[in-house]
Amino acid sequence: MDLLDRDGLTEREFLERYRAGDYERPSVAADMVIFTVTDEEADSYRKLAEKELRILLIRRGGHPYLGKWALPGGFVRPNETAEQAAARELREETGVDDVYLEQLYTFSDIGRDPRTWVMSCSYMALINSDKLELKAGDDAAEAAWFKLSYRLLRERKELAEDGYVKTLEYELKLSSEGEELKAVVARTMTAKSTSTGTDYAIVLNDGLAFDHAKIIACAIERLRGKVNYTDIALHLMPKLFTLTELQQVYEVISGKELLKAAFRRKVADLVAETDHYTENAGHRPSRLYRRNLED
Amino acid sequence: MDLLDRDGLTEREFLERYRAGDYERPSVAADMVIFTVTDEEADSYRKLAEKELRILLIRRGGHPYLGKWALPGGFVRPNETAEQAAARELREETGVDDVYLEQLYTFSDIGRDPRTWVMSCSYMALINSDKLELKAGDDAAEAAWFKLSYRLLRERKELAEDGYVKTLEYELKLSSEGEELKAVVARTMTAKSTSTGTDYAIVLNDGLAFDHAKIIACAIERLRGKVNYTDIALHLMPKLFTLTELQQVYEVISGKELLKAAFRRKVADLVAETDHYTENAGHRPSRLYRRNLED
DNA sequence: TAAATAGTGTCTGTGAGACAATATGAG
DNA sequence: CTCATATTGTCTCACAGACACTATTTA
Repeated sequence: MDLLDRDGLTEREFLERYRAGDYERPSVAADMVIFTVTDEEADSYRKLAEKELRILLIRRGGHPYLGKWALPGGFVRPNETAEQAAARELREETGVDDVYLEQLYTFSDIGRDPRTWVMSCSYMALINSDKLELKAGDDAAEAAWFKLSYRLLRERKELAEDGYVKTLEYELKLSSEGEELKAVVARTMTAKSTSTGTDYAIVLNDGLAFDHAKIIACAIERLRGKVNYTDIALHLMPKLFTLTELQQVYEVISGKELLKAAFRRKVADLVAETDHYTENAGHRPSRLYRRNLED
Repeated sequence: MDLLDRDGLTEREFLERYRAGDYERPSVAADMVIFTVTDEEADSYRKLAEKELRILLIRRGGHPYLGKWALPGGFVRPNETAEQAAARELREETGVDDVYLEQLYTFSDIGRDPRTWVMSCSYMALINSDKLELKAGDDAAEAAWFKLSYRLLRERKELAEDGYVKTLEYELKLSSEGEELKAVVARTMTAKSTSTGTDYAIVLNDGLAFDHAKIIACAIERLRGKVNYTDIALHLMPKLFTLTELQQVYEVISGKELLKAAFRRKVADLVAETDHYTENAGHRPSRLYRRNLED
C-alpha cells in the first residue's frame, strides 16, 4: 500500500505517528445473563420433579447499588474481545467453560452507570445443571441462583396520527431463599408510516442494580424466541434426559403448556435415542435421549 | 440510601469522590449498513423494472484504508447513546431522519482497527427510495450506493470427535458504476455436545475497509431472516406500491423466487388497499397498497 | 389482437393441534 | 390391580406450494 494521504504519509508512516486522540472514551463492560434449569422437589415420590428457570446474580459489595443484586460481568480489557471477557467472567463466577454463549445487545443509555460513562455489551449463557454442581458457593462475593418469572402484566395501544404506540409491560420476579426481587419493564413499539422502533424502559425496580432488569428482560425474550426455531434449549439439558424433561424445559422457558404428541414430533430431529432408561421412577421408565449432532 | 460501604461512605459521598480509573478504554464507533431498493431500467417499456438492493458506502479520504470503501459511521460521543450516534450519522450522510433503525452486533476483535482499540456497535437502517432522492451527491466525502449480491459459495462440514464444524462461505459483491468490490466471509458453526458457537471470518477482502465485510454480511443475514416473519421489508417501500413491487423486494432480499398467489396470501395482513392504481404501464394497471398500521 | 402483467380459484400435501388409546414399572 | 407416567396412533383443520385460469390495459 503506497498511497499517500493529505499529509504525504504512507499508511505505515501514518500508523507509526498515530496517537490516540483526547476524545473521551466509554468503559465497556461485558455483562451476562447465565441461565440454568433446576429441579424443584416434587410432592410425592411418584410425581415428577418440576423444572425451574434460574439465573445467576451477584450481590454488590460496594457503591453504587451497594447491597443490590447485579448480573455477573466486568470490564473488557485491552487485549481481549467482549466475548472473551464474557467467557472469562463466566469461568470466574461459575467455574464452567465451553458453554453456549451469545451476544444480546449493547446498552449505552447515558447515565446508566452513575460513576462514569459505561456501556454494557450483554451476553446470554446457557449451562446445564450437571456442570452447575461444580461450584455451589465459593468465593468472597455473594452469589445466588434466582428463580425467574417473567409475564405480561399490561398491554396498551394508543393510536396517534400516522401510526400507533404499543406498550407491553412485563413483570420480572426473581426469588432465591427469602430474597425476592421485582421489576417491571416496559417495551414500547412505535409504529409510524415511515419508521418503526422498539424501546425498553424500567418502570419499577426493586432490588436490581443498574439497568440490569432491562438486560434480563432482553435475554428472556431472546431465549423465548429462539426456543421455537432452534435447538437452543438443549444446552440447558444434561448429557442424558427424557423427552418429558425436555418438554418441561420448553414449557418453563416459553411459559406455555405444550401437547405431548406435537412436542415429540417437533423435537424428533433435535435429539437422538439412547438405549438407557430411567429407573425407580414409581411408574413406567422413560427412554433417555441425547442431543443430536447430525444436521 | 444510607448504606455505608467498606470505607464508611454513603453512595452519594462515594460518587462525589469517584474518579474514573486509569484503565484503558476503547473507542466505540457506531457503524451503519443503510439499505435501500432501487429500480433497474427495464429492457422494454412493457416490461417491469427490476429491483436492486443497495447499501451506502463512503470512500475513505485518509489512513488507514485510504481509498477503500467503508460503512458510514463515527464515534459515539459522551452525551449520546450508540443509537443516537447512529441516527446522527444517518442524518449527516443521507439527510433522512425517522427511519427503521436496528442494532445488529458489537464487533470487538482486537486489532480490527490498526490505529487504536475500537469497537464497532453496528446498526442496520432501511430507507425507501422516495426519501433517497433528497440527497443524490452532496458533500466532500465521496459516497455511493452499491448494488449488493450475497450468495453461498461453499459449504463444508467436518466431523470431529464429539461434534462437528460447519463452515459456510459467502461471496459478497458490491458494485457501483465501474467500482466492483468483492469479499468472501466464512461463517463457522462449531457444535459440540456441550457448547455451540458461531464465528465470522473474512477469507478474502478486495476494496472494503476494516472488518466491514463482516458487518455487511451480518446485516444481510439479519435482513433475510426478518423478512420472513416481520413486516420489515415494508420500510423499503415508498408510501404507495404495488404487490408485485413488494414481492420483488422480498425476492431481491431473500434471493429466491416466490409464487405470486402464496406471496399475496402471506402479506395480506401487512398491507392495506388504496383506491389508486398504476397508470400507463403498457399492460393491466395494478392496485396500489400502503403499509397496514393496524396490528 | 397481442403482449404483458394483475388478480383469483383450487387441488394437494404437510404439519400442528387435539384427543384417544395402549404400554409399563413400582408397590 | 392401581397409579402415574411413557409412547404411539389418528382425525381434523389451517396453510403453503403448485399450477391454472380469468381480467385488463396499452400499443
